Amino acid sequence: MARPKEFNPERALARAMHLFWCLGYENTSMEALMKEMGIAKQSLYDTFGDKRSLYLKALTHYRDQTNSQGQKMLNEIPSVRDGFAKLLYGIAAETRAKHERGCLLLSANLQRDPKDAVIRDFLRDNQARVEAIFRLALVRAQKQGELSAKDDPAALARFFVVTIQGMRSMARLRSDGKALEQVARVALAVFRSADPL
Amino acid sequence: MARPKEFNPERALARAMHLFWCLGYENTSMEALMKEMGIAKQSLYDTFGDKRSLYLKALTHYRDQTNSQGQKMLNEIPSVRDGFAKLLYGIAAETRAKHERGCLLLSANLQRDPKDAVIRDFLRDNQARVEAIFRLALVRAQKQGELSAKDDPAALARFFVVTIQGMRSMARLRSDGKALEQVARVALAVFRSADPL
DNA sequence: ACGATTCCAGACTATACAGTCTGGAATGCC
DNA sequence: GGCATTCCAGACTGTATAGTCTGGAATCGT
Repeated sequence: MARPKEFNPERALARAMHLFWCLGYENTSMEALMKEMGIAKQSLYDTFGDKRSLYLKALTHYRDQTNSQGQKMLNEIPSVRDGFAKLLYGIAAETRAKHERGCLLLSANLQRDPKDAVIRDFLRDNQARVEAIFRLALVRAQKQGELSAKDDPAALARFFVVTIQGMRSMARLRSDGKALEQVARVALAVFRSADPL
Repeated sequence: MARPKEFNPERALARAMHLFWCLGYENTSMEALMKEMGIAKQSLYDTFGDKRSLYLKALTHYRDQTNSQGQKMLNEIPSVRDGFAKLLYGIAAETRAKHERGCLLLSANLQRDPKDAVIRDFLRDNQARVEAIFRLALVRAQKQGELSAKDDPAALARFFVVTIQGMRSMARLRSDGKALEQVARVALAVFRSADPL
Protein backbone atom coordinates (compact mmCIF):
# COMPACT_ATOMS: atom_id res chain seq x y z
CA MET A 1 0.00 0.00 0.00
CA ALA A 2 2.02 2.91 1.24
CA ARG A 3 4.41 4.23 3.77
CA PRO A 4 3.16 3.55 7.28
CA LYS A 5 2.90 6.19 9.97
CA GLU A 6 6.21 6.69 11.66
CA PHE A 7 4.85 8.04 14.94
CA ASN A 8 2.61 6.42 17.51
CA PRO A 9 -0.76 8.20 17.35
CA GLU A 10 -1.66 7.13 20.89
CA ARG A 11 1.56 8.49 22.25
CA ALA A 12 1.19 11.70 20.26
CA LEU A 13 -2.35 12.14 21.59
CA ALA A 14 -1.15 11.62 25.14
CA ARG A 15 1.39 14.38 24.62
CA ALA A 16 -1.21 16.70 23.16
CA MET A 17 -3.47 15.96 26.10
CA HIS A 18 -0.67 16.82 28.47
CA LEU A 19 -0.13 20.18 26.81
CA PHE A 20 -3.83 21.08 26.82
CA TRP A 21 -3.88 19.99 30.43
CA CYS A 22 -1.06 22.30 31.43
CA LEU A 23 -1.99 25.33 29.34
CA GLY A 24 -5.70 25.17 28.59
CA TYR A 25 -7.30 25.18 25.17
CA GLU A 26 -6.81 28.84 24.29
CA ASN A 27 -3.23 29.07 25.44
CA THR A 28 -2.18 26.00 23.48
CA SER A 29 -1.12 26.87 19.93
CA MET A 30 -0.92 24.41 17.08
CA GLU A 31 2.74 25.24 16.81
CA ALA A 32 3.34 24.23 20.41
CA LEU A 33 1.33 21.07 19.83
CA MET A 34 3.44 20.13 16.81
CA LYS A 35 6.58 20.55 18.85
CA GLU A 36 5.27 18.64 21.86
CA MET A 37 3.85 15.81 19.76
CA GLY A 38 6.99 15.61 17.66
CA ILE A 39 5.17 15.56 14.33
CA ALA A 40 4.76 18.02 11.48
CA LYS A 41 1.69 20.13 10.88
CA GLN A 42 0.58 18.04 7.93
CA SER A 43 0.64 14.81 9.87
CA LEU A 44 -1.17 16.42 12.74
CA TYR A 45 -4.07 17.64 10.62
CA ASP A 46 -4.22 14.38 8.66
CA THR A 47 -4.34 12.22 11.76
CA PHE A 48 -6.34 14.26 14.26
CA GLY A 49 -8.27 16.84 12.24
CA ASP A 50 -8.39 20.44 13.40
CA LYS A 51 -7.53 21.83 16.79
CA ARG A 52 -10.96 21.42 18.30
CA SER A 53 -11.17 17.85 17.14
CA LEU A 54 -7.80 17.10 18.68
CA TYR A 55 -8.95 18.74 21.89
CA LEU A 56 -12.05 16.52 22.04
CA LYS A 57 -9.90 13.45 21.50
CA ALA A 58 -7.65 14.61 24.31
CA LEU A 59 -10.63 15.08 26.63
CA THR A 60 -11.87 11.60 25.78
CA HIS A 61 -8.46 10.10 26.39
CA TYR A 62 -8.23 11.84 29.75
CA ARG A 63 -11.72 10.75 30.77
CA ASP A 64 -11.18 7.11 29.91
CA GLN A 65 -7.83 6.97 31.61
CA THR A 66 -8.91 8.76 34.78
CA ASN A 67 -12.25 7.06 35.23
CA SER A 68 -11.12 3.50 34.60
CA GLN A 69 -8.29 4.01 37.02
CA GLY A 70 -10.59 5.37 39.73
CA GLN A 71 -13.20 2.72 39.14
CA LYS A 72 -10.63 -0.05 39.34
CA MET A 73 -9.24 1.28 42.58
CA LEU A 74 -12.68 1.67 44.20
CA ASN A 75 -13.72 -1.80 43.14
CA GLU A 76 -10.60 -3.55 44.36
CA ILE A 77 -10.07 -1.87 47.69
CA PRO A 78 -11.76 -3.73 50.55
CA SER A 79 -12.94 -0.68 52.49
CA VAL A 80 -14.89 1.87 50.45
CA ARG A 81 -14.06 4.50 53.00
CA ASP A 82 -10.39 3.79 52.43
CA GLY A 83 -11.02 4.14 48.70
CA PHE A 84 -12.39 7.64 49.02
CA ALA A 85 -9.66 8.49 51.49
CA LYS A 86 -7.11 7.35 48.96
CA LEU A 87 -8.71 9.58 46.32
CA LEU A 88 -8.90 12.67 48.49
CA TYR A 89 -5.64 12.35 50.38
CA GLY A 90 -4.03 11.39 47.10
CA ILE A 91 -5.02 14.73 45.64
CA ALA A 92 -3.78 16.53 48.72
CA ALA A 93 -0.40 14.80 48.49
CA GLU A 94 0.28 15.60 44.85
CA THR A 95 3.23 17.69 43.77
CA ARG A 96 2.98 21.41 43.18
CA ALA A 97 3.21 20.87 39.44
CA LYS A 98 0.28 18.47 39.48
CA HIS A 99 -1.73 20.81 41.66
CA GLU A 100 -1.12 23.60 39.19
CA ARG A 101 -2.14 21.42 36.29
CA GLY A 102 -5.36 20.47 38.03
CA CYS A 103 -8.04 18.47 36.26
CA LEU A 104 -8.37 18.75 32.51
CA LEU A 105 -12.14 18.30 32.54
CA LEU A 106 -12.72 20.81 35.32
CA SER A 107 -10.65 23.32 33.39
CA ALA A 108 -12.60 22.49 30.25
CA ASN A 109 -15.84 23.19 32.09
CA LEU A 110 -14.77 26.63 33.19
CA GLN A 111 -13.00 27.54 29.99
CA ARG A 112 -15.70 26.48 27.58
CA ASP A 113 -18.01 28.75 25.70
CA PRO A 114 -21.41 28.31 27.41
CA LYS A 115 -23.03 27.98 23.99
CA ASP A 116 -20.80 25.09 22.99
CA ALA A 117 -23.21 22.17 23.29
CA VAL A 118 -20.76 19.46 22.27
CA ILE A 119 -18.29 20.06 25.04
CA ARG A 120 -21.05 20.76 27.54
CA ASP A 121 -22.74 17.45 26.79
CA PHE A 122 -19.47 15.59 26.91
CA LEU A 123 -18.73 16.99 30.35
CA ARG A 124 -22.25 16.35 31.60
CA ASP A 125 -22.01 12.78 30.48
CA ASN A 126 -18.70 12.39 32.24
CA GLN A 127 -20.06 13.83 35.45
CA ALA A 128 -22.88 11.31 35.33
CA ARG A 129 -20.35 8.53 34.83
CA VAL A 130 -18.27 9.58 37.79
CA GLU A 131 -21.33 9.94 39.98
CA ALA A 132 -22.39 6.45 38.97
CA ILE A 133 -18.99 4.99 39.86
CA PHE A 134 -19.07 6.70 43.24
CA ARG A 135 -22.69 5.74 43.87
CA LEU A 136 -22.04 2.06 43.28
CA ALA A 137 -19.09 2.17 45.62
CA LEU A 138 -21.21 3.86 48.29
CA VAL A 139 -23.93 1.26 47.94
CA ARG A 140 -21.28 -1.32 48.63
CA ALA A 141 -20.19 0.73 51.62
CA GLN A 142 -23.71 0.50 52.99
CA LYS A 143 -23.78 -3.26 52.48
CA GLN A 144 -20.47 -3.52 54.30
CA GLY A 145 -21.69 -1.38 57.18
CA GLU A 146 -19.29 1.45 56.46
CA LEU A 147 -22.15 3.81 55.82
CA SER A 148 -25.56 4.27 57.36
CA ALA A 149 -28.46 2.85 55.38
CA LYS A 150 -30.18 6.16 55.98
CA ASP A 151 -27.66 8.01 53.84
CA ASP A 152 -28.41 8.56 50.18
CA PRO A 153 -25.62 7.12 48.00
CA ALA A 154 -26.53 9.37 45.07
CA ALA A 155 -26.36 12.49 47.22
CA LEU A 156 -23.06 11.45 48.74
CA ALA A 157 -21.67 10.60 45.31
CA ARG A 158 -22.48 14.13 44.18
CA PHE A 159 -20.97 15.48 47.35
CA PHE A 160 -17.68 13.75 46.60
CA VAL A 161 -17.69 14.97 43.02
CA VAL A 162 -18.18 18.49 44.33
CA THR A 163 -15.48 18.06 46.96
CA ILE A 164 -12.95 16.81 44.45
CA GLN A 165 -13.67 19.63 42.03
CA GLY A 166 -13.43 22.16 44.83
CA MET A 167 -10.15 20.69 46.04
CA ARG A 168 -8.81 20.73 42.50
CA SER A 169 -9.60 24.39 42.05
CA MET A 170 -8.11 25.26 45.44
CA ALA A 171 -4.99 23.21 44.73
CA ARG A 172 -4.53 24.91 41.40
CA LEU A 173 -4.37 28.26 43.10
CA ARG A 174 -2.29 27.35 46.13
CA SER A 175 -0.51 24.05 46.42
CA ASP A 176 -0.95 23.58 50.15
CA GLY A 177 -1.00 19.87 50.99
CA LYS A 178 -1.79 20.43 54.65
CA ALA A 179 -4.82 22.59 53.92
CA LEU A 180 -6.13 20.10 51.37
CA GLU A 181 -5.61 17.28 53.82
CA GLN A 182 -7.76 19.09 56.36
CA VAL A 183 -10.50 19.47 53.79
CA ALA A 184 -10.27 15.79 52.90
CA ARG A 185 -10.58 14.85 56.56
CA VAL A 186 -13.72 16.94 56.98
CA ALA A 187 -15.29 15.47 53.86
CA LEU A 188 -14.51 11.89 54.85
CA ALA A 189 -16.44 12.39 58.06
CA VAL A 190 -19.59 11.48 56.11
CA PHE A 191 -18.59 7.87 56.78
CA ARG A 192 -18.74 8.48 60.49
CA SER A 193 -22.39 7.63 60.99
CA ALA A 194 -22.13 3.98 60.09
CA ASP A 195 -24.66 1.63 61.58
CA PRO A 196 -23.06 -1.06 63.68
CA LEU A 197 -23.27 -4.34 61.78
CA MET B 1 -11.90 72.96 33.21
CA ALA B 2 -13.40 70.70 30.59
CA ARG B 3 -16.30 68.60 29.55
CA PRO B 4 -17.15 66.09 32.26
CA LYS B 5 -17.57 62.39 31.63
CA GLU B 6 -21.04 61.68 30.39
CA PHE B 7 -21.21 58.10 31.54
CA ASN B 8 -21.02 56.65 35.00
CA PRO B 9 -17.67 54.80 35.28
CA GLU B 10 -18.94 52.64 38.13
CA ARG B 11 -21.96 51.58 36.16
CA ALA B 12 -19.88 50.95 33.05
CA LEU B 13 -17.49 48.82 35.08
CA ALA B 14 -20.38 46.82 36.47
CA ARG B 15 -21.55 46.11 32.95
CA ALA B 16 -18.08 45.09 31.84
CA MET B 17 -17.83 42.82 34.87
CA HIS B 18 -21.12 41.24 33.92
CA LEU B 19 -19.90 40.49 30.41
CA PHE B 20 -16.60 38.99 31.57
CA TRP B 21 -18.64 37.00 34.06
CA CYS B 22 -20.90 35.53 31.40
CA LEU B 23 -18.33 34.94 28.67
CA GLY B 24 -14.91 34.65 30.28
CA TYR B 25 -11.88 36.76 29.50
CA GLU B 26 -10.94 35.27 26.14
CA ASN B 27 -14.44 35.16 24.72
CA THR B 28 -15.11 38.80 25.58
CA SER B 29 -14.01 41.16 22.81
CA MET B 30 -13.38 44.86 23.22
CA GLU B 31 -16.09 45.48 20.68
CA ALA B 32 -18.64 43.57 22.77
CA LEU B 33 -17.47 45.47 25.84
CA MET B 34 -17.96 48.84 24.11
CA LYS B 35 -21.48 47.85 23.20
CA GLU B 36 -22.35 46.47 26.63
CA MET B 37 -20.83 49.43 28.46
CA GLY B 38 -22.46 51.91 26.10
CA ILE B 39 -19.30 53.93 25.51
CA ALA B 40 -16.94 54.41 22.58
CA LYS B 41 -13.56 52.78 22.25
CA GLN B 42 -11.69 55.97 23.01
CA SER B 43 -13.51 56.56 26.26
CA LEU B 44 -13.01 52.98 27.28
CA TYR B 45 -9.25 53.06 26.82
CA ASP B 46 -8.96 56.51 28.42
CA THR B 47 -10.94 55.52 31.48
CA PHE B 48 -10.01 51.90 32.12
CA GLY B 49 -6.75 51.31 30.25
CA ASP B 50 -6.34 48.17 28.17
CA LYS B 51 -8.38 44.99 28.26
CA ARG B 52 -6.37 43.27 30.93
CA SER B 53 -6.52 46.32 33.16
CA LEU B 54 -10.28 46.50 32.75
CA TYR B 55 -10.49 42.82 33.58
CA LEU B 56 -8.56 43.29 36.80
CA LYS B 57 -10.84 46.17 37.77
CA ALA B 58 -13.81 43.94 37.09
CA LEU B 59 -12.36 41.19 39.28
CA THR B 60 -11.78 43.67 42.07
CA HIS B 61 -15.29 45.01 41.78
CA TYR B 62 -16.70 41.50 41.92
CA ARG B 63 -14.59 40.56 44.91
CA ASP B 64 -15.52 43.62 46.95
CA GLN B 65 -19.18 43.27 46.15
CA THR B 66 -19.41 39.55 46.83
CA ASN B 67 -17.28 39.44 49.94
CA SER B 68 -18.79 42.42 51.71
CA GLN B 69 -22.23 41.01 51.04
CA GLY B 70 -21.32 37.61 52.41
CA GLN B 71 -19.51 39.04 55.39
CA LYS B 72 -22.44 41.27 56.27
CA MET B 73 -24.87 38.38 56.09
CA LEU B 74 -22.71 36.09 58.22
CA ASN B 75 -22.19 38.79 60.82
CA GLU B 76 -25.82 39.76 61.13
CA ILE B 77 -27.49 36.39 61.13
CA PRO B 78 -27.96 35.01 64.66
CA SER B 79 -27.19 31.39 63.89
CA VAL B 80 -23.92 30.81 62.05
CA ARG B 81 -25.20 27.48 60.86
CA ASP B 82 -28.16 29.28 59.29
CA GLY B 83 -25.71 31.65 57.65
CA PHE B 84 -23.84 28.88 55.89
CA ALA B 85 -27.13 27.20 55.06
CA LYS B 86 -28.27 30.42 53.45
CA LEU B 87 -25.07 30.57 51.40
CA LEU B 88 -25.22 26.97 50.21
CA TYR B 89 -28.95 26.60 49.70
CA GLY B 90 -28.91 30.03 48.10
CA ILE B 91 -26.52 28.78 45.45
CA ALA B 92 -28.63 25.67 44.91
CA ALA B 93 -31.77 27.78 44.43
CA GLU B 94 -30.31 30.14 41.83
CA THR B 95 -31.71 30.36 38.32
CA ARG B 96 -30.28 28.41 35.43
CA ALA B 97 -28.77 31.57 34.01
CA LYS B 98 -26.94 32.31 37.25
CA HIS B 99 -25.76 28.73 37.52
CA GLU B 100 -24.35 28.96 34.03
CA ARG B 101 -22.62 32.21 34.81
CA GLY B 102 -21.03 30.72 37.87
CA CYS B 103 -18.45 32.60 39.88
CA LEU B 104 -16.23 35.12 38.12
CA LEU B 105 -13.24 34.42 40.34
CA LEU B 106 -13.51 30.66 40.04
CA SER B 107 -13.63 31.02 36.27
CA ALA B 108 -10.67 33.38 36.42
CA ASN B 109 -8.71 30.76 38.35
CA LEU B 110 -9.29 28.05 35.76
CA GLN B 111 -8.94 30.29 32.75
CA ARG B 112 -5.78 32.08 33.78
CA ASP B 113 -2.35 31.45 32.38
CA PRO B 114 -0.49 29.61 35.16
CA LYS B 115 2.48 31.91 34.65
CA ASP B 116 0.40 35.04 35.22
CA ALA B 117 1.53 36.03 38.70
CA VAL B 118 -0.67 39.11 39.03
CA ILE B 119 -3.97 37.31 38.64
CA ARG B 120 -2.71 34.34 40.63
CA ASP B 121 -1.77 36.54 43.56
CA PHE B 122 -5.02 38.44 43.37
CA LEU B 123 -6.99 35.20 43.57
CA ARG B 124 -4.84 33.81 46.34
CA ASP B 125 -5.37 36.92 48.35
CA ASN B 126 -9.09 36.70 47.80
CA GLN B 127 -9.19 33.09 48.88
CA ALA B 128 -7.42 34.04 52.08
CA ARG B 129 -9.98 36.79 52.66
CA VAL B 130 -12.92 34.47 52.20
CA GLU B 131 -11.35 31.87 54.45
CA ALA B 132 -10.85 34.54 57.11
CA ILE B 133 -14.49 35.63 56.91
CA PHE B 134 -15.65 32.05 57.23
CA ARG B 135 -13.21 31.29 60.02
CA LEU B 136 -14.37 34.18 62.15
CA ALA B 137 -17.96 33.12 61.69
CA LEU B 138 -17.09 29.57 62.69
CA VAL B 139 -15.30 30.76 65.81
CA ARG B 140 -18.49 32.55 66.73
CA ALA B 141 -20.37 29.32 66.04
CA GLN B 142 -18.17 27.57 68.58
CA LYS B 143 -18.80 30.29 71.15
CA GLN B 144 -22.51 29.94 70.55
CA GLY B 145 -22.39 26.17 70.90
CA GLU B 146 -23.32 25.53 67.29
CA LEU B 147 -20.03 23.81 66.66
CA SER B 148 -17.85 21.54 68.74
CA ALA B 149 -14.80 23.17 70.31
CA LYS B 150 -12.84 20.22 68.98
CA ASP B 151 -13.43 21.26 65.38
CA ASP B 152 -10.85 23.45 63.67
CA PRO B 153 -12.46 26.65 62.34
CA ALA B 154 -9.69 27.17 59.79
CA ALA B 155 -10.12 23.67 58.40
CA LEU B 156 -13.87 24.03 58.22
CA ALA B 157 -13.54 27.44 56.58
CA ARG B 158 -11.42 25.86 53.86
CA PHE B 159 -13.91 23.04 53.57
CA PHE B 160 -16.70 25.50 52.88
CA VAL B 161 -14.63 27.38 50.34
CA VAL B 162 -13.98 24.08 48.59
CA THR B 163 -17.63 23.09 48.78
CA ILE B 164 -18.82 26.36 47.29
CA GLN B 165 -16.31 26.20 44.46
CA GLY B 166 -17.28 22.62 43.75
CA MET B 167 -20.97 23.46 43.78
CA ARG B 168 -20.32 26.38 41.45
CA SER B 169 -18.52 24.22 38.94
CA MET B 170 -21.21 21.56 39.10
CA ALA B 171 -23.99 24.14 38.75
CA ARG B 172 -22.27 25.65 35.76
CA LEU B 173 -22.41 22.33 33.98
CA ARG B 174 -25.88 21.19 35.01
CA SER B 175 -28.33 23.49 36.70
CA ASP B 176 -29.93 20.92 38.98
CA GLY B 177 -31.24 22.60 42.13
CA LYS B 178 -32.25 19.36 43.79
CA ALA B 179 -28.84 17.78 43.35
CA LEU B 180 -27.10 20.90 44.66
CA GLU B 181 -29.44 20.98 47.62
CA GLN B 182 -28.45 17.43 48.50
CA VAL B 183 -24.81 18.41 48.41
CA ALA B 184 -25.48 21.42 50.59
CA ARG B 185 -27.27 19.24 53.13
CA VAL B 186 -24.35 16.84 53.34
CA ALA B 187 -21.86 19.67 53.76
CA LEU B 188 -23.88 21.38 56.47
CA ALA B 189 -23.75 18.21 58.52
CA VAL B 190 -20.41 19.44 59.86
CA PHE B 191 -22.46 21.45 62.33
CA ARG B 192 -24.03 18.29 63.68
CA SER B 193 -21.45 17.54 66.32
CA ALA B 194 -22.12 20.57 68.49
CA ASP B 195 -21.37 20.30 72.17
CA PRO B 196 -24.41 20.89 74.34
CA LEU B 197 -24.11 24.29 75.97
C1' DA C 1 -15.75 83.64 23.04
C1' DC C 2 -11.89 80.55 23.89
C1' DG C 3 -9.33 76.71 25.42
C1' DA C 4 -9.32 72.26 27.45
C1' DT C 5 -11.31 68.09 27.60
C1' DT C 6 -14.51 64.57 26.40
C1' DC C 7 -17.45 62.52 23.27
C1' DC C 8 -18.38 59.42 19.06
C1' DA C 9 -17.33 57.21 14.60
C1' DG C 10 -14.37 54.94 12.11
C1' DA C 11 -10.00 54.26 9.67
C1' DC C 12 -5.75 52.08 10.35
C1' DT C 13 -1.87 49.02 12.10
C1' DA C 14 0.09 45.13 14.06
C1' DT C 15 -0.05 40.61 15.56
C1' DA C 16 -1.22 36.08 16.59
C1' DC C 17 -2.82 32.06 14.94
C1' DA C 18 -5.69 28.41 12.52
C1' DG C 19 -5.75 26.13 8.51
C1' DT C 20 -4.29 25.22 3.52
C1' DC C 21 -1.06 24.45 -0.02
C1' DT C 22 3.46 23.30 -2.33
C1' DG C 23 7.45 20.62 -3.00
C1' DG C 24 10.56 17.23 -2.39
C1' DA C 25 12.29 13.11 0.07
C1' DA C 26 11.43 8.60 2.25
C1' DT C 27 9.12 4.13 2.61
C1' DG C 28 6.43 0.12 1.61
C1' DC C 29 3.60 -2.92 -1.65
C1' DC C 30 2.90 -4.88 -6.18
C1' DG D 1 10.73 0.07 -11.06
C1' DG D 2 6.56 2.46 -10.19
C1' DC D 3 2.69 3.99 -7.55
C1' DA D 4 0.56 5.41 -3.36
C1' DT D 5 1.18 7.21 0.84
C1' DT D 6 3.50 9.45 4.49
C1' DC D 7 6.96 12.32 6.10
C1' DC D 8 8.99 17.12 6.93
C1' DA D 9 9.76 22.11 6.09
C1' DG D 10 7.95 26.10 5.20
C1' DA D 11 5.41 29.44 2.46
C1' DC D 12 0.96 31.40 2.17
C1' DT D 13 -3.90 32.98 3.21
C1' DG D 14 -7.54 34.50 5.90
C1' DT D 15 -9.45 36.08 10.03
C1' DA D 16 -10.13 37.85 14.47
C1' DT D 17 -8.95 41.24 17.47
C1' DA D 18 -6.23 44.47 20.49
C1' DG D 19 -4.75 48.88 20.38
C1' DT D 20 -3.61 53.54 18.07
C1' DC D 21 -4.71 57.47 15.51
C1' DT D 22 -7.58 61.12 13.10
C1' DG D 23 -11.21 64.33 12.87
C1' DG D 24 -14.97 66.79 14.06
C1' DA D 25 -18.72 67.88 17.35
C1' DA D 26 -20.24 68.76 22.12
C1' DT D 27 -19.71 70.67 26.76
C1' DC D 28 -17.66 72.79 30.58
C1' DG D 29 -15.10 76.80 33.23
C1' DT D 30 -13.16 81.39 32.85
